[in-house]
Amino acid sequence: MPRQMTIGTLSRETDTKVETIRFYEKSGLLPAPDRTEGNYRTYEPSHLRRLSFIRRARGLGFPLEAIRTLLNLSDDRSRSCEAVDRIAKDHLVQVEQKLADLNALRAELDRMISLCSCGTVADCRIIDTLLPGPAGSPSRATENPR
Amino acid sequence: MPRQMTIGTLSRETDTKVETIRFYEKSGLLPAPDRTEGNYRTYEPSHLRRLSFIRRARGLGFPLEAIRTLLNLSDDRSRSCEAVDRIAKDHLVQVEQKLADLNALRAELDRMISLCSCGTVADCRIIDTLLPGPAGSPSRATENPR
DNA sequence: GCCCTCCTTGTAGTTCCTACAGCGTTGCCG
DNA sequence: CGGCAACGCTGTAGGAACTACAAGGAGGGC
Repeated sequence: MPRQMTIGTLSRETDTKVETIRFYEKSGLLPAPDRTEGNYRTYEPSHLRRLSFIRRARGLGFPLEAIRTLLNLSDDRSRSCEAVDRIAKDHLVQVEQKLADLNALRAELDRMISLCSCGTVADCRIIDTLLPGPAGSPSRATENPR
Repeated sequence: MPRQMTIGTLSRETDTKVETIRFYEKSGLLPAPDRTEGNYRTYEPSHLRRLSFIRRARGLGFPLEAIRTLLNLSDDRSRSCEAVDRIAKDHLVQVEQKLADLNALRAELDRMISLCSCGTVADCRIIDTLLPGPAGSPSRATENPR
C-alpha cells in the first residue's frame, strides 16, 4: 500500500480530473503537496481524505466557498458544529427552491409539448407559447432567469 | 403608444437588464437596432416581441443556443415544427434528469441534517457523512459534480 | 448653465471547472 | 544506452449567461 502517490493516482482514486486537483490547490482547498526531485507533486493519504471530502460535498452541490468553510470548521474538532448545521440547512433551502422551480418548469414544458401536433411552425403550439400573446394571456414562464 | 423606445424602456418592459439586452445583441440573438443622432439605440415593437420570446424561453431554462435555433425556425413559418418539438423534448429530458438528481440530493441532505445533534465538530454527523469512512460504507453522494 | 438621469463602449469578474500548448520527467523495452 | 509513450509541469484561454464597473457623452427639466 503506497503511502505516497502522484497526481494521476490521486485523480483515479477520487475520480477527479488532474486539472481539477490543481485547480483546488490553486484555490486553497487542497494544501500544496511536497514535490519530488523532478518537481512532481507527491500526495499523502491525508490529501486523499481531504479531496474525497471535497468531492463528496461537491457531489451534494455545495459551492466551493461553503466547502472551504466546512473544511476550516472540521479542522477544529472541538468547536460546536452549529455553523456546519447552518451551512447544510442553507444549502437544503436552496436545493428545495431549485426543485420547486424545476417542477414548475417541467409542468410548463409538458403542457407545451403535449399541445404540439407537429404541423408547420406557423401553428406550432410551442412557438406560440413562447411568443407574446397579442390578445392572449401573458402566460408567464418561471420568470426567474437571473 | 410610442412605436420607438430606448433601451431603458425596453429593459423595463421586458424585465431584462440593459446590459443583458446589449449582450443578446452582441450574441446575435437580437438584431442591432437603428440609432438616434446621439447614438442611442431605438427599438421597435418587433424587437420587443423578439426579446420577450427570448426571455420567456430563458425563463423555461432553454439555453441560448437552443433559443437561437428556435428563433431561426420560427422565422420560417411554413416549415414543419418537428425540430421545435425535438428541442423542447430534449430540454424536458434534461429538466427531468436534473429533478431526479436534486431529489436524491435533498434526501441525502435531509438525512444528514436530521442526524446532526449539534454537539462539537468532533462528532458532527454532517462532517462525518462527508468524510471518507475508514471502515464504514463508502456512502457515495450524487457522484456527478460537473 | 447646471444637474441628474440615461445612454455609450469596453473590459473584467462570476462559478467551476476543462482544454490546450509547449515543454520536462519517468519508466520500460530492446 | 537510445528511444518512446505515458505521465507530469506551468500558464493561459474558453465556456454559459450574464453582471458590474469605469469613464465618458446626451437629453431634458429648472
